[in-house]
This record gives sequence, structure tokens and C-alpha cells, in this order.
Amino acid sequence: MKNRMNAILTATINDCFERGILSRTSIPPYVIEIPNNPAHGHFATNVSMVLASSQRRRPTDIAKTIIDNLKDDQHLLESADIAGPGFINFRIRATEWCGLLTEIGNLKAEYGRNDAGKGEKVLVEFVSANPTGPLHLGHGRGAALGDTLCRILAFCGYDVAREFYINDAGAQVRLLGESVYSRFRQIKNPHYPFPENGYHGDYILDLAIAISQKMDLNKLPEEEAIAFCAQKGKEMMLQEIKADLSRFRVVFDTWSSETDLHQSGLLHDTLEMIREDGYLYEKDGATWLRTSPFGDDKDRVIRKKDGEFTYFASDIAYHLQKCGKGFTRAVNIWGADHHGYVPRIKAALSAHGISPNWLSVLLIQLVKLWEGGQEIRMSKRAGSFVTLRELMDAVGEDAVRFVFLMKNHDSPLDFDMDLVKKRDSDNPVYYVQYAHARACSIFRKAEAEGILMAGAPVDLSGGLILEEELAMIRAMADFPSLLMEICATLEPHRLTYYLTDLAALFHRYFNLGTKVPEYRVVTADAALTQARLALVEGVRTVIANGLRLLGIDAPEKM
RNA sequence: GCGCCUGUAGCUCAGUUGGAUAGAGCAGCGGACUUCUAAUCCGCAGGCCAGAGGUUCGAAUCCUCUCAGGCGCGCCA
Repeated sequence: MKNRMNAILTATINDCFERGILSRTSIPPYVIEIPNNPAHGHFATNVSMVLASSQRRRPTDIAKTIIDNLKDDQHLLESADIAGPGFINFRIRATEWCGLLTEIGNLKAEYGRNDAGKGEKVLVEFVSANPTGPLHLGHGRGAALGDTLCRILAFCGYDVAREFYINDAGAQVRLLGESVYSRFRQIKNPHYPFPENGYHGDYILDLAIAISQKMDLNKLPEEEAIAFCAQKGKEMMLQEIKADLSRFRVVFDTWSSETDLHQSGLLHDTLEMIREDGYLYEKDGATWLRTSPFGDDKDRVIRKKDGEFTYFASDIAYHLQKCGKGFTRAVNIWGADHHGYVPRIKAALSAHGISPNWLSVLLIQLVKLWEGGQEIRMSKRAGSFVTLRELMDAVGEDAVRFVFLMKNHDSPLDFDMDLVKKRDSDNPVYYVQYAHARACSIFRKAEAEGILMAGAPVDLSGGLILEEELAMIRAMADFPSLLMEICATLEPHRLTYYLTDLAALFHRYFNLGTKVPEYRVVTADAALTQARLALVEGVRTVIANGLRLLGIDAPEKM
């Protein structure tokens, strides 16, 4: 609908240029928006205001010229008025709005799909938790954000690949092995020392017991036993992580491993390539990458004095490898505590001639957990944390996903366990799901009375006349452009607000019928009933499509 | 000290990328089920958009500074 408005406006302005009514200038960027005040019509544009300076005329004059010469061949418009300092407010004819219901009825689950992405290849990397412990709330937030973003990008015509990068090399996996081995020995000898920075969670003991059942650790020399614990522990944690993610309805196309980077020689080759470019140098016995000319604060160490590579080294190899796969864009979802890392990795990319814009990093702010009015501090090392699995057990996958997606990723999120555990109805997700279930119940009612929806285009002789009805259709018309905006801004949380608004319009409408029988959907008037059923079917479809993109069930009964 | 993020109703947060009179939910008060699902709806109350300047037809939104909070600044991972 917005596109059709835009077509009319540009045609009108160009026509005015042709006929010399407006002096020929470039058209500055202007906005067609949905006013928040219904009295301002269905759409409003500021085009005459942004034209004012180049036309050297008053905005209201230009607005009048545009209105008097509107090229509305298809009779889309009901009215166009000048308002305020020079806005033009438009109203669309009711029959045009109702045409949308026919469109949704035909497209069904496909309504909202578009080709804004034009098949562009995008790689989205998210979660990427270390396989040294279970997923916690921060990972859950990243999983919900990344997964929903991918679903929406794919729906908008992007060619999306989802990747999980496994940091499975280096010291922390060794530390996992030491922690597990120590717990194993402590079964017999409680005084056996525990590594200083070891992982304290209860799951370490679970791992120790499970691993010792597969292999008699007492028979191995200590070093081998620790290595075995590290390897097995890593594998088992990864299985747990995959299981949790799967239950959370998150799937990945590729699992990329840091160990593979080392073993395949890719890390070595990448560094040699950079060395040939002239960005590596030796200092104090270590190897450094010259990142400071590319916006980083200082140069960074790639290989330590002791010969070990830093994480930065494998991250560079990993990201350069991503570029080689033909993706025109990459999105990373990281915890906000890694934000200092962004300029560094972009500098490394720049040094290799890759634009920093190729990579977008979404930083997720902290998830704080509250219980009994107190904040629960989370720390994997100290072993005190709430896992994603525990949260799913407590409130269900739907509620967890919805709550995580209600907030912008760069604002911190408070998760109140008491509220969410005790009173299900306080969960905003039920508000949206209930709207869907209600719509379904209307169809059950209609069916029970022997009324079936006709497949024919919506007949308006009965008329969808109520403002409440038009408001819903207008909201539904905005669904595709909302999805496109989400792709442009990478802000999927806007979908939860959209769905809540649409559900509110529907609940309000539904309640009209409890007061006034004529406002019910199923009435004695057959034509009106058909039109309203098409409306309800439209709402049901859009909510179902939106919930599907959020990865949330759309129940038919509640 | 430097950098990134945040500051909007009592609380948790939106705010269509610069638009018209700043919006929800929860908490509070008062109403609506003999009816298509009350997990709902309606009404009341609640605001110096942290503060001060600036940019322009127009600022919660953009720029500068100040204040407050979170996070990060390793040859750690």
C-alpha cells in the first residue's frame, strides 16, 4: 500500500515538472508514514516540506499544487488534505483496503514474503558458546535474536547461512579437562586439588562420572587422563548445547571449529598471506599484527612468546575464511563484553582489503536475573548461573523466546523469575497467542453454525465499515514493510511489538461484539459475516506468520 | 585516563531512523461475562524524554559539553 502511495506521489511530482507547475529540481528524500494520530488519515507525507527550500515556495503552496494535480488513476485515494505546517494527509478508499484481505487469503503463510534481499548471501554467526559449560541466559538471548533474524532475512529474500563457531582449542578446553579429572579423583580423595580457575558447576561432576564409565581413568597416566577428559568433556558439552538449541528451535547450517582451523593449516596459510602483505612484524619475541593504521588503538599480538597463537589469530583466519565463501555480508552476534574486540577484528579485515562494513556486529547487553527481589549474579567459573534449559523448564520455549525478543539487543534485559514462573498470564506472549486462539474459535463457531468461508474475493456490499475493522487491515498492510525495515536495521524486536499491537486491535474489536450483537463476526447478515470472516482470517494469518518468524507456536486453542 | 552502550510514567520498556497532542505492559483506583474464549476489554491517574547549549519550518531522536549507571581497555579466554 505504501508502495502504491509512493508511485502516485512520484508520478504527480514528475507530471508537475513536465507541465512547469513546479520548477524542475531533484526530489529530496521524503517519508510516507502512518501517522500515530488517526485523525491525520491513513498515510502522511512530508514531501512538500522537504521540497520547500529548493522550490523557494511555502510548503502549503506546494502541498496544494500536489493535491490539485494528483495522478491517482486507480482511484486509490478517498481524500487528500493539507495539515499542520505542510503535511499532506491521505485516506485510502475502504474498498482498496478490503482488497488486501483477498490478497492475504490467497497468500496465506506466504503473506509478507518479499524479495528485498534479492538473493544476497548473508552469513549470520551467533551463540558460538565455548563447549566448556551449558548454555546460559546470555546465550539464549543471542540464540533467540540470531535465529529470528535469520528467519526474517530468509523470508525477505536473503540467502541466509547460520553458523556456530566452536572455540574448542586452547587453554579453556584444557582447563575443562583438568576440572573434570579433578572431580573424578575427588570421588575417592576429597582432598585432591582443584585447578585454580577451574569450572565449578555441578555439571563437571556429572561429566566426570559419565566419562569414567567409558574409560578407566585410573589406568591412564595423569596427562593422558586429563587430555581424555578434555576431549570427551568437550564432545559431551557440545551434544548438550546442540540438544538445548534444538529444543529452543534453533538450528545451524554449519558448525565451524577452531581446532579445524589449526589442523587444516588454514590458520598458518592465512598468517603467511598477511605476512606477505607486510602487516606482520616481530617484537619482544612475539609476532604482532599492524592493526593501528586501521582504527585500532594499538597493534595486537598474533603469536605469543611461548609460540602459542592468540585467540585473535584464529579469529582473523576464521573471518577471512568467511569472506572467501562468497558472502556479501556477515553478521556476528556477540556479548557486549566483547565490544572492545570489534575495532580489532575490523582492522584485521581492513588490512586485507575488506571493507569494515562487510561485517555487522550486534552486541547483546547483559541479561540480569532477578529472584526474590534480588539479582542473581551469573558466573560460569563460580558455578552459579541459571541455564537456558532451566529457564525453558520453568516457563516454556515460547515465553523465553518472546521475552528475549521484546527488547532491543543493546539495552540490558532484566528477567524476573518470580513473575514469569508464578503467573503465566503476565507473560506477554500469551496475549498474542490468545488472539490467534480466539480467531480460531470464531471459525469453530461459524462452522458449528454451518457457515463456511467463501473463497471468493471479499464482498463489500455488507461493508467493513467500523473504524476498528479498518484499523486492523491497515496494520496488516504494514506487515511486509515492517519485515523489510527489520532487515535493514537488524532489529527483530520490532516484530514482537507489532504483533502485540495487532493482537490489541483484535481483542478490542472482539469485545465490541460482547456488548453489541451486530458487531459480532458471525451474524444473521450472510454477506457481512463473510466479509468479517475474511478479516478475522487475515488477522489470524498475519499473527501466525509473525509468530512463526519469532519461532513461537500459534495455538488454535488455549 | 581512553573507548563502546544506556538514561523516557512508581517498575520494565517501545517510540515508524528528524514529524503533528511522547506510547504500551506491570503496579494503583473504578467499571464490563446468560452472548464468537474474561489468558480479554473500557475508564481514571501517572512525564522538565538525566541536565545545559547548538543545528532548522520541526528534536526524545542529529552535534557539543556535563552528570549518572553498565561494560571493555592483557603476549587471558
